[in-house]
Amino acid sequence: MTTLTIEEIAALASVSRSTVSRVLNNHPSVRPTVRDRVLRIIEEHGYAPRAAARSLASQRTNVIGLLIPRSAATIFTDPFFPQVIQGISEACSSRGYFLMLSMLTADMEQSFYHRFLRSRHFDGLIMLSSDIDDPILPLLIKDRTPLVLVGRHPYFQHLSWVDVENREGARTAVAHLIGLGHRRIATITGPLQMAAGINRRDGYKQALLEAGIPIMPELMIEGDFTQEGGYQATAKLLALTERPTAIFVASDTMAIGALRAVIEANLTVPRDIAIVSFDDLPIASFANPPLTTVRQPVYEMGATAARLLIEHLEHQIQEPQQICLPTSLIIRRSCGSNSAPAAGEKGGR
Amino acid sequence: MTTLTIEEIAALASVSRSTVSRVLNNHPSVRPTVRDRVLRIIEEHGYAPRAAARSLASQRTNVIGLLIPRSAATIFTDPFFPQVIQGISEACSSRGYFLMLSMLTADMEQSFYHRFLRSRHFDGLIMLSSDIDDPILPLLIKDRTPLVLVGRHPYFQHLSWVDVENREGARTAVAHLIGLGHRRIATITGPLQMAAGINRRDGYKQALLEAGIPIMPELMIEGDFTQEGGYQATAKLLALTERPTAIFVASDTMAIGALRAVIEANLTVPRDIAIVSFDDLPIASFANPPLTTVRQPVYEMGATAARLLIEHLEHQIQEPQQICLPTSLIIRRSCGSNSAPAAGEKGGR
DNA sequence: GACGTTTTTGGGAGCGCTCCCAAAAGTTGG
DNA sequence: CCAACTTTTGGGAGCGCTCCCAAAAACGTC
Repeated sequence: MTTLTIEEIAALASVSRSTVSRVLNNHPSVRPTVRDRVLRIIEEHGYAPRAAARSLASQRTNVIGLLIPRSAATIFTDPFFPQVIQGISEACSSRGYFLMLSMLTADMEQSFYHRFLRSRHFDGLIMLSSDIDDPILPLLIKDRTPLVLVGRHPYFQHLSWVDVENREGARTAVAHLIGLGHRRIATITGPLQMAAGINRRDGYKQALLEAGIPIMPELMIEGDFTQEGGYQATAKLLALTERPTAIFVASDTMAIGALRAVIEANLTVPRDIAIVSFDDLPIASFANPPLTTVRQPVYEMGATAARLLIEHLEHQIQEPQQICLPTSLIIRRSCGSNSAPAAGEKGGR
Repeated sequence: MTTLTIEEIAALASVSRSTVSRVLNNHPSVRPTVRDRVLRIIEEHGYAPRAAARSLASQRTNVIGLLIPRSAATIFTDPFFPQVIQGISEACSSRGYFLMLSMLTADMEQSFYHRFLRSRHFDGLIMLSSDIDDPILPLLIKDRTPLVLVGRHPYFQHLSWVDVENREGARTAVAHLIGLGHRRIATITGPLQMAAGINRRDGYKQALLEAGIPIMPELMIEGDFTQEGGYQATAKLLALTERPTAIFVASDTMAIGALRAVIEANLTVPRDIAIVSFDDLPIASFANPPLTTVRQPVYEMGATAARLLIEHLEHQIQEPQQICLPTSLIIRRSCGSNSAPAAGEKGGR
């Protein structure tokens, strides 16, 4: 099927190129009868303007770039990512934007930077939370690329980002453990070069401080958001002479690893070790026992980031926005709480 | 930072626009000294040609579209998808192509089809395995969009695809169970409107037939590739008056659900029920007990699909190609095999 | 050193749109 | 019915490249 050009559509509708262009761009000054006629011809012929021609003339692409930093590549199979991407994707589609995906890998970071960013393939960029010191971020800022981060950044103040209440969520989770009588509570943190890792750890510390419980460095182990990491860290905690009675694990995926380590040590969750984690991925309600976990609205984070960026691109907002979405503690059986429902409920989207 | 145009780079290098273009496109007829001078200027100024201008003039975009059909949206959080995407993404990057992601959703299928496909945003399309009867596929074929499927399609013969030996892998897995003495073997299939679902089920049937074991319809339950689905199906199987001694589950994710159902029935894997599944996702080696599973090279499937498509676009190959990657049975503890290693090994990438 | 070849270079045209400005067509009121 | 507006339409210019063709430069040979 040969693709028509705007001129051919114009000829078929007996109007000028400009009028067809106005119809395509919803310009008001076209007579309704003419508009309908043009639309009918467009419809009949399945015409769609060429993206390249449009972009060249209008200096806009209607494409949003999604940058997945190198540090995320190893944990990319975590269901967190598909969920964010789904949120971003649907928010883009519904506003008429396309999504270009770019995963950074170490060996092509340089050339990528030029080819992807300078070639103006997209109007704005969403970057998934990365290492705090990721070198790409200062470059993006220097280039004044319209940018929204998923996950806040501690140093750059004038950026837009969408994040969840990592600290407060973690604090609530740990406070819940304290409320259940636990005093010797460990934590397996996320990578501490990521903001989410730091903030969830800080929430843990805050809950302990508020309860007057001293913070023991040997009870804080840095994990890496993988099952394997959660397994290893838990094994270390269980090997302590005085082992903890509860662990706050900074992600569900690590908590799955933690569960396995506890089982292999012939201990029981929650009787011997209570576990509370973070994310509420689909797997959380399905673990054995089902995980008490801090639900974060992952899909919404993605959708909100896309919305922010598009509003910024379309000048509906000017100033950088910071949006922090709330978390909620989903109580299931892994924490040993009385109020846990008998069966693991199905987690939200 | 103001972006320069090719004319400005040309002026700075004291050559013509055409010469700079030749340098950018690796045309051989440029004197080495001139080429170096131009490259230096390009480097110094961080110049990259505008994608839109280039595409308009050359009729090529250097973009590959990745189409995720509607039927995949619900199982998109399965780690299978990130892994395929990673394979596709890296294969594209390394060949200088960008990746545009499009997830179909029911409510915008129509408008999407026009906007995304006709606007020539990409040179070719990779489509993840979908329902056999997905209505988008005939449209793509009619439009002669360069296309590679991840997962074969039973009806369209002249398509390129990359798939794994689903049938043979399943046959091997079930044959292994038979070799362990099992005779009453059930299967939880994938959705039977997907080729992978059908082929894995056929492999199951073939193994039974080859061993002279009759096929019992009540032992074949259709699942949906989710944990929940695996759980439900397993619960049904366990409720049979004469319950199976082994189950071949068509995906690791469903097998996790199956494990839980078995545990909740106070039975043990593999003593009471042996389980063999398919995928070898990272979680398989981490389940309890670790899953015996058919490893499929997911990352390679993505990478191969991207490679095929690009070779086709660059006319290195003309005819449709069908590539079938091998699977291998990874024996762990869930099947009760003697040859199972004591600890679950870590799965491949 | 002039001539014929081959290699390298420059410039025009054109890709298919948008956007601006001016012209044409409508509309209103005296 | 015409002037004075307002709304609608058409066409030129230009977005920043690629590609083709012809001109210029470089190279060889006698």
